[in-house]
Amino acid sequence: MIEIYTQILDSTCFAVALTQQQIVTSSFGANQQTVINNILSKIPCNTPFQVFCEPTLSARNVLTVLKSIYDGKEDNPNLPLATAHLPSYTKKVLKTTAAIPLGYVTTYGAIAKASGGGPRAVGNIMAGNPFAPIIPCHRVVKSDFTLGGYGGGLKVKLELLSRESRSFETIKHIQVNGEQLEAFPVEYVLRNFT
DNA sequence: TGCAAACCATAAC
DNA sequence: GTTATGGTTTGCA
Repeated sequence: MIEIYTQILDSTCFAVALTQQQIVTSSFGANQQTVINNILSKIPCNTPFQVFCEPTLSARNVLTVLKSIYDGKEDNPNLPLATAHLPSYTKKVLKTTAAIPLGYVTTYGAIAKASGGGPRAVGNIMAGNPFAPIIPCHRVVKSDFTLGGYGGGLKVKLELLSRESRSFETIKHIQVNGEQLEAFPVEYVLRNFT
């Protein structure tokens, strides 16, 4: 049984779908109905679920972490994610994306290089990211450092990145899957908007 | 700048 | 199997 919980914090709705052990999918947004629809569209079909009005204590803990990521305060929360049912390439791309540190962004192409495959395939997987904002797909932008797309809207993507600004100045190389992933200071993106 | 062609895993038929 | 579909990239005028 999958249990779905939502909570509104500072007028943004956060939601998770949980089994006893793992997070099946998560989402957030201004409109509660949209967020719930999003959650429902991503739970594996033929799986029974139930929507709860009041989050349990452990659900509230997860929702609080989502909020803190949304606020640009927390990174790499190490929550148990249910990825077993996802295609293996999808898992690889999500794992690579999760390696982007707070304060940095990378590009669809760079992720493609580090996980194999092509940039468009990466974009497709970002678009279907079941674990927003835990898997930081908002930190993935186009090769010219314009935003690209975002499920929650480009305005939200920009706001998230703004809050994650840590004024780093140098490019960082991250090891993931035995490959190198280039990460660029989030300022590379933000300076296009000033 | 702007456009066209190459690109590549998924999901849907 | 086959096709359609992008949150892309690159090259070239």
